[in-house]
Amino acid sequence: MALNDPNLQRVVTRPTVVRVGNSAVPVSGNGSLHSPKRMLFLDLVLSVFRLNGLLVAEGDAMTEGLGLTSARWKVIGVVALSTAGLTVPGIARVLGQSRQAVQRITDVMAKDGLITYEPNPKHKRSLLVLLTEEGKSAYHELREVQDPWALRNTEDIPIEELETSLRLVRRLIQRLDK
Amino acid sequence: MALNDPNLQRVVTRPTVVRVGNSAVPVSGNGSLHSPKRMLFLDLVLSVFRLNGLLVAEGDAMTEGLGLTSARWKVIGVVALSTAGLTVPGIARVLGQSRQAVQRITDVMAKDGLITYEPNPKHKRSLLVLLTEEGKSAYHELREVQDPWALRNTEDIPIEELETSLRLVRRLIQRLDK
DNA sequence: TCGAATTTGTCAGCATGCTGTCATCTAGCC
DNA sequence: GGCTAGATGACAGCATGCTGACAAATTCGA
Repeated sequence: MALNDPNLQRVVTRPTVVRVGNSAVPVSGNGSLHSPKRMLFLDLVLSVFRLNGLLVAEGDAMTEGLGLTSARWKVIGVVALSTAGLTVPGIARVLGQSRQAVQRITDVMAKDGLITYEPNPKHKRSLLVLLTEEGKSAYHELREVQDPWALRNTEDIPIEELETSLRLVRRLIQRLDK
Repeated sequence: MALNDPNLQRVVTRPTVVRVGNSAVPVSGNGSLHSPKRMLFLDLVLSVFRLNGLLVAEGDAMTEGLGLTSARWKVIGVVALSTAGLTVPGIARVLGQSRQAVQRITDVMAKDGLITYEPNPKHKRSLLVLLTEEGKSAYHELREVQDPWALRNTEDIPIEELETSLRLVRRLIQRLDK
């Protein structure tokens, strides 16, 4: 929902894209290029912004009955996949977020009884995050709504397109992350 | 950077995925399915979260010298593409955001002299957002850094992959937006 | 034309994520 | 062993985006 949005098209002057073969040509005198890749990429960027917002909202709504939010099931999912527990900065590294952001989430989740901080034999101050029984229960309930949701949203999408898109997103992450 | 993250793999038990032909089989006794599509989709969701954060950071860094941020060039880009101006709720509809969020951004941008609120012949209270000369200048400077950035980030990516990914993201947006 | 439904501006509160800072702890190197 | 660099916890401030609420303006149908 971006460059071709109907709300915008109504009031927009169509960019005068001049195509010459596969290349592009400067337009509107500002020296910029309306190359297909540029347009595609910027549209993809705006679409990722939009999709991110929708996924957060969807994730919140989907799990509101479980005492979870999008931010929480990101954490609970990572912790559930770990065997020996993870430290808060460890969770942050997996999710690619700041440790402070994760710390704030885990503190609330600990207060809510979903996780506990257990002593870490490897580190005196940096405790291990583990799921409580309530947390494990919440994780299983999460799976019960999240799995059908995932399948529902992909049932008419070829697996090759999912793979291509995931590969592209991963490549962009890798490029921007360094 | 998610389900196959090295930080996580070190401490994770590999899920015992049992494949039968193209279908999947319940594992670990909780009735959940490790179907390929489910894994792909959840990985894509987490990757979109991650990419969103990186794009915001990249967009902020790229335009910090222009008095812009990611949130601002989203707005300035939409306004620049419009001919007769857009109202704040109109911008919000194009971007798929709340009008309140956009209003806060535009208020600051107006105070910074990038945009102005002009009378709207169609509506007494809902003013039109237009770029000032300073705003147009900022938009052109934005293009000068954003266009090479877009081309740089896609130079080794086949255009077909960009199209496939954009189409998938758009399809997900359309599904989640209704 | 009139009244209800919708849209809009405005204010408030909240969640999420970022950066910066500082003290403390850990790990690696001499 | 000791010292320095890096990692961590804790606190603060800030940006972005969401929702709810209310009054005013607009739109649309009876």
